[in-house]
Amino acid sequence: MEKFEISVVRAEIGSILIFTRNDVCEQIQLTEDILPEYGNNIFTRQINEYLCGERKVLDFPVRYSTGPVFEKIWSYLKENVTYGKIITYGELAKICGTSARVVGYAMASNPLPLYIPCHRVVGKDSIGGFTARNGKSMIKWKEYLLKLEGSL
DNA sequence: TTTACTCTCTATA
DNA sequence: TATAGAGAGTAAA
Repeated sequence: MEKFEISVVRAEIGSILIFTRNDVCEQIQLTEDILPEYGNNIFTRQINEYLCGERKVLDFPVRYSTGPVFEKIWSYLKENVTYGKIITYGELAKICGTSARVVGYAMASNPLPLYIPCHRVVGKDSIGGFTARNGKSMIKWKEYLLKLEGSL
């Protein structure tokens, strides 16, 4: 039996939507809309703690499917680019044996922002981009998150 | 400031 | 299955 839920966490500059199925997170979405909080589970709790600066690692069950290169990029981010750290597209590309373009693309198609810290990937001379899957630019979120972690 | 380059994913036929 | 196009960057001219 499938159990599908959407939880909402409110932040200063918008809301975070968490899409879960059978208590496994399948997608996270950032929005600029202020929505009422909804749900009290491992996902909302961890993200709340994270936004308060009390938690530095998000660790809950997730599921995503992708190619081998993206997988490599994402797992490297999750394991090595932890709270307060940042990395450039170029560096990450070198580590994963690919090109910066691909890293950017991997970030753009990242289904789990926050869990996969794509906001910690910046350009060499600029903050880089940050676009949600619905095509909206989420630069504000990127700045907010980096500031939260003290990287900015 | 502009151009070329790199490489994977996605869409289309 | 094969081909074309696009993508949150970078380095060189």
